[in-house]
Amino acid sequence: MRAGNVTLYDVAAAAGVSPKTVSRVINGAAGVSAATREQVQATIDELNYRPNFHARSLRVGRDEAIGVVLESLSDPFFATMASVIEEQALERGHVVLASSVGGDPEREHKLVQNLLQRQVSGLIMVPVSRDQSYLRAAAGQTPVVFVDRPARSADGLGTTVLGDDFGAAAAATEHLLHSGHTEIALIGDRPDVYTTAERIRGYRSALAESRVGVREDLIKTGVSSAAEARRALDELLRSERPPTAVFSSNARCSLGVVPALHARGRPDIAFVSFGDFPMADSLYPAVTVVDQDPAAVARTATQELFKQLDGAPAAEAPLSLPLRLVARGSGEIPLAAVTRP
Amino acid sequence: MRAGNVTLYDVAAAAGVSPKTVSRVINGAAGVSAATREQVQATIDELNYRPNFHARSLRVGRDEAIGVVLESLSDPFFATMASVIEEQALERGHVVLASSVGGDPEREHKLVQNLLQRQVSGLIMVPVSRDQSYLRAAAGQTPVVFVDRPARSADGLGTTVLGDDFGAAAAATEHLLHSGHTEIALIGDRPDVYTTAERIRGYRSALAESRVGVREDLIKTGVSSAAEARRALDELLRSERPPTAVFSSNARCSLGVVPALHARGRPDIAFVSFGDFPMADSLYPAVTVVDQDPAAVARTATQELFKQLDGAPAAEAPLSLPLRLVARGSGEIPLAAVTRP
DNA sequence: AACTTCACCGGCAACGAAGCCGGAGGAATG
DNA sequence: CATTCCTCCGGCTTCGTTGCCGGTGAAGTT
Repeated sequence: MRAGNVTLYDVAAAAGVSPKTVSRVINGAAGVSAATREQVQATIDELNYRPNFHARSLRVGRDEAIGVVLESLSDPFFATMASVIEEQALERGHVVLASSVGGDPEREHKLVQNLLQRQVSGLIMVPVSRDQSYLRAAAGQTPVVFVDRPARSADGLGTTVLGDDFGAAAAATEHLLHSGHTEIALIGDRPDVYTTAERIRGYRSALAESRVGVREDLIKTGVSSAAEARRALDELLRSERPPTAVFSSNARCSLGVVPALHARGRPDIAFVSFGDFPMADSLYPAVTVVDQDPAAVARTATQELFKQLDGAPAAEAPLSLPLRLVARGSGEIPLAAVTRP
Repeated sequence: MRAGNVTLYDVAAAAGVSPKTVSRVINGAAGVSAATREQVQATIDELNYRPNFHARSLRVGRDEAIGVVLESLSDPFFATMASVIEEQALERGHVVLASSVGGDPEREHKLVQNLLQRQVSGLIMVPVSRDQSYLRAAAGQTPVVFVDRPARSADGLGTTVLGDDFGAAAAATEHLLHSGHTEIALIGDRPDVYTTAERIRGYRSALAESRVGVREDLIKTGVSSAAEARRALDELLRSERPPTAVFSSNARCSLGVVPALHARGRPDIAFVSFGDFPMADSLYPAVTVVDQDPAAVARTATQELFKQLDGAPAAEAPLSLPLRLVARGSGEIPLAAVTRP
């Protein structure tokens, strides 16, 4: 009854069979008669034997778990992605070992390296650091799926699943332009983040298309938390030529912009958020968003990983999922409704 | 340059030393001259050697990672807990392997068992199933900290860190009573969940204290998603004697109740949410909540775990953290303001 | 009767790393 | 000069499991 250091060998001794037979039983392998299988199973239960995963993985050369490394769990986008991946993986019998990098690029390397050293069966990750070439060492060993953004310096190392950031950002900006706005501010993350860069590109492209100049002073980047977003918005509103519409390039920023708009008593300013978030449809006005559909991204990512686990090669071109604009009110406020202070 | 199957033995051969010396170098152990250490390190870098964690853990009998099993990442309470735990653990050099049970009690056993079989250094978990006695097998081997609710049939198996659910629920209910409400509905999870039970108990206690009878038809339990919460609220509003105030026993439910109140055009109904959520202060009316302070819970939990890792015994009594009520508006709507249909 | 076939089972070695001990060599000590 | 001591290092063994092979006995085949 002492601790869990019961080994396969102990079970074998107690059951009067060889360790190999016990191994066969716990792995459901053939070559064991029903009688002995039952008998061995009984002593396993009796001794409360649990196989040592490290020993197994060492021998087999694979950990059956799959690794997941996301950016941040405080972003609803990644949080639901994590849930969906876990759900899907478990259905197939894989346990998920997840971690998040929390905005620290060094942590990505560390965490991924750690999972790789555990020889996980597969890896789903959001590439946040500026270089994933370190994955080259694991090439061919471990299937990898990149989500949300492509990896850098890691061609052919895995499949990529992402949303159409450029297109959707352009559509969102056009949406605001259609309501008459021309002074459209953008609040977003660091521009060296792929998704942010693409969304800014879409924003600029839409403005250029409709012959509205880009006002650089209306672009606030490097905003990585709700608190900073709040400050950025305050700054914009206090400027000489404040914007009449705001485009937030991610949900985390929106979580700061919306409260700030409310606190400032400016529900009249048009607003579109890239990325949905809880309560967005219960606010006043309800928030118009680009729905990134994290569940869909997660589903295709896991399915893509499973394909690779089943021997299929990694898709060479990134899988780009279409995003749709969900008009709820805040993005449809006409220019005329904006009260100039 | 072929894959990552470079072993310690390969490094030893290339560096012209024994495997043992290489082992000493990668573990920073004493007994190696600066010269050879440097030389070994050089060939490690050259061969791009990475130790095999399974082999190491098998030999050492411990995985330096710490395991975390939470209920659901879609609940902001658990999501921020996960973030904080990870942050803290990494500071101390531990990688976190996280999973969530997603409301399935069987998954808890499976996931925890899995982490235990990996011989993680420590475990932080939300006990969701009705029995954690299976942890007895790991007793003394792996320090465990239970968060959010106590374990069952697992006395002395670990420390428990939780919030004062009973007291805070009673306070929230009293808060509504003070505004004149007597028909206060409760929407919550399954009552066999400890926290839910405690909160219902607090609710009942407050009603009894102030001599307001408990109307059983106003208590909707077994509500485990936002969608179900929405339905539950609809049902309440359609009843003959609808409530004038609603108390949601967790954030997940609130995420359904609030949109439903808005959709029904009933911002006049008083509302208090157990558990804060993003945007709660930007809604109209802003939502009065019981702040569970997940970050504080997570911090004390990890610190408690670290204490145990450093040899301290598990605290016998649960650590109960005080919770505070954050009045924002929705909970202070007076009875008089409610428009009877 | 001699042979193949098959289901069932056991022995041995190996996965990759660390623990334990022992040994060589130089410096310090008597 | 002999002895002790300490530093640096290597060999053998072990962790718990599975892969590879080989063996045994009963049943079926010619």
